Amino acid sequence: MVMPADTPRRTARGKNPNRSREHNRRVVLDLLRSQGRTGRRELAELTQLTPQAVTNIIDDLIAADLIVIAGRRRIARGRGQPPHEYEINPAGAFTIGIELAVTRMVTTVVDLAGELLHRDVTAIAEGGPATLLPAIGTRVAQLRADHPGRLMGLGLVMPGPFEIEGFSGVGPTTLPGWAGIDVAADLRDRLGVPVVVENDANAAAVGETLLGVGKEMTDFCVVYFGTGIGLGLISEGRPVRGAFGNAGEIGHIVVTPGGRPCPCGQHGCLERYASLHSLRERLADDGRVLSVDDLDTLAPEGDPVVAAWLEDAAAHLSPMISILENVFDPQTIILSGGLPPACLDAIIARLSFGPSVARRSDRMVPPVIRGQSGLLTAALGAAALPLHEAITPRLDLSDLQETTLKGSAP
Amino acid sequence: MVMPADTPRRTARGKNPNRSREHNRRVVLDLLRSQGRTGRRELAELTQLTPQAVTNIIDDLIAADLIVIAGRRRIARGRGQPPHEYEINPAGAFTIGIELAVTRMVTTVVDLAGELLHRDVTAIAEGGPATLLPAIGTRVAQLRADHPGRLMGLGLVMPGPFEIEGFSGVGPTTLPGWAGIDVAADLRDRLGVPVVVENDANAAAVGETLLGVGKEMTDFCVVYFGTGIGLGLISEGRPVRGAFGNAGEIGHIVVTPGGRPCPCGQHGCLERYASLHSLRERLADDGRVLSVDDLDTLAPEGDPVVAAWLEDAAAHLSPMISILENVFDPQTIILSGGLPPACLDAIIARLSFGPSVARRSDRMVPPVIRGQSGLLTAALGAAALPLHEAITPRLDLSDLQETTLKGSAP
DNA sequence: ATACTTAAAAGAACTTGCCTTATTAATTTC
DNA sequence: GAAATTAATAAGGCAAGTTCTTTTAAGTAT
Repeated sequence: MVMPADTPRRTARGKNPNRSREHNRRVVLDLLRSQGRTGRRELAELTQLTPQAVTNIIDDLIAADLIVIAGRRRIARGRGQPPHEYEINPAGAFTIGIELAVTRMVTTVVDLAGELLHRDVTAIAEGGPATLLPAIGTRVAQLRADHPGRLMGLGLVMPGPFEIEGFSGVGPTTLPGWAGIDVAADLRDRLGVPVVVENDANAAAVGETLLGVGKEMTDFCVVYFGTGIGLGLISEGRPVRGAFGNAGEIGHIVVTPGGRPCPCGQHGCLERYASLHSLRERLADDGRVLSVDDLDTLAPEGDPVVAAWLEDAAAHLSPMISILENVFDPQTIILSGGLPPACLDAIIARLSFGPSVARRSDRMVPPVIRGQSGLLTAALGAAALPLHEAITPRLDLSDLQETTLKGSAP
Repeated sequence: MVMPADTPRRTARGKNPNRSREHNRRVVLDLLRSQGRTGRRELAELTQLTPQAVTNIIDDLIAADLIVIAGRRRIARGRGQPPHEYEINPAGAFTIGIELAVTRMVTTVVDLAGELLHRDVTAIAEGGPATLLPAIGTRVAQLRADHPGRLMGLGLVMPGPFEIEGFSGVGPTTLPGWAGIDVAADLRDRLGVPVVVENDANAAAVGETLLGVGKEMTDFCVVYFGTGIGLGLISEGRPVRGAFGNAGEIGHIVVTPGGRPCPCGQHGCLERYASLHSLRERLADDGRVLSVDDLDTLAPEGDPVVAAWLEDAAAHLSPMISILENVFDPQTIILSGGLPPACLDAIIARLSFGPSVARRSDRMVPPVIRGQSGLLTAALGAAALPLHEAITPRLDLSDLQETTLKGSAP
């Protein structure tokens, strides 16, 4: 049975000396990023290149200001000359991350070491892409002028699901007026730097790989509390986006059959219990309104409505955690998002789940941990996106269908 | 918070001319496999290499007997000299796939085009690895003598979950006596060819990529009916194995809270409804015994017990399908395994599920389709494993075993 | 029929990246 | 202080893929 596919099959590109060069520099950068200061000899062993090749690569990266000499190893490990060690040069470049929500825009500027250089939150008036895209353009230009060094790229977080592939950035279908607009291409042309567009959960997951637990792990899940609830998936250090770029849309998975009705038509969707939206509903029942500013000061103890919501959210999140562990067998599951740390911790403390392949006795990492949290989470993840694109070794894929020059002659 | 990881972080290897060479040959082979007959010019476009480079690669692959000239393109596309086209040489090499179950061993021999050259099913007496590993060794040696050409490798399917990483092959924890034994290493040393050990679902998934729908798709799920029920996950053409190699253990995900009790301690596990084991239980209630030989003749219609089971299995599988669509956003979900085609079709026809990101109107592939089915499914998947290792372009990770295109001559 | 255009294949010289080998320098160990 | 060990450097070689040119083969137009 031959079946037409919805998306073109992507195949790997061939390598030539130039592309190998690029690849090798990525490999070394990635190692220095995840390992911290390292000597040439060790880099050569890890990359399985010769020390001489590593030397050349190091020279290049130093010339590009991406790494610096960290000094000589002090603690002697044996005989012989102690090696020079190298590390990422934080000041070598920076990235900008923007979270675009319905009512606000959170902007972050982050250096190569993941250090926050700048942050701001601005309210945005009702406005479609026609006004917002130029606004982002000028905002980035300002930030670029304010910060010395090289801008490596812009990461943009928008609410999914996206229309086509998440990767090279297409407009979301939930923000009105954005459908069908290639946001990444527009901004790339406007700014002349790489632009990556992602949903909040995937951005948070990439953020964790680069700036969080990623130094230790390559296979994990990120459950992200945005307005709804999302899932970011990292397998072998790279995000899993699915065939159409919308993997991780777990909000409408039924965790409690016959539970609360959901606008999607089902009953008992996860999003009805474990999301900021559901918390807002609870507070509204109580006659209260939760503003953005209140979010970071939300107290898990003391407020009975919040406490009840936490209990409820944890109860319905537990089966989801169980599903993720069984389906992915991750090193850990990270709870992250726009809630204050104490709230995420409270949810984690209230989780309960049955047996799974992850329930092994010898695991060293807790099954669920807290990741980046608070208002900046998504924007920090956004800033990590172009960094990830730039320095992570990858298998270059090229689209297959476009290139079949079977019958077209101009 | 720095967290010690359970598994070492795997990093990408650097590329040198030799490794680029290997990579490029894989890329070309992979294209010829998935595209069928193709000319040099087109290969150059797709791989983004120069025609000259492709020529050299083609010459190499022809010399290695892996591809042959398929002839000249007959149908003129325009002016100019018509290109020579090339295709995989089915007779160039073969692989052996073995499914090792508790009571039987299914063996397949498959050529490069995926054509079945030989099959047999043998009952195995009670025996641990000490007797079975040598038995497999001699069996493979016989098959090697019977078939001309080069043996590219051996794939072995065993019931998981595995103790550590699935990839380079470690013993399963469910077959008594196999825990802690590195089956792949043992057989590799015994036979001198690459050996890949996997669970049934992952093997079936790799089988689908190479011999099934893989020509069209790179992102899909395979739900596999073995004794229990398993999931194989293909993302960007490569299997997702999880941190400890046990991704896809969906049998004990609770699909019906408060449902049938399960030995695992939970209630309502998927495996209680949708598995051969549950069918056997149903038949046993009726005083019947289902033998292996009966399996391929199982009739969905006519037998009320089977019909009832199918209905029940589909009802409880539906929420699982929904979960997979939301979590992975796959091109399709393939139902596969040791059931006759008619049974799988019957289950698919009885599935029902609510909205999800996959419920888009413009999709061209049905959300759930039938894949390889019947007694040979797992063994065919097993045979696909070493082929996949050998010809799929990949991002080399540091601790991967070296698998070259060279294979070994008899 | 003949000449022109287009496209594929083949060959020679070039470029580029990593590898190999030899040499020098800086520590620790005995 | 000499031997052992490891790091850094420099020069020459190798093997990919690239570039450029020529040859071959088919269509198209006059």
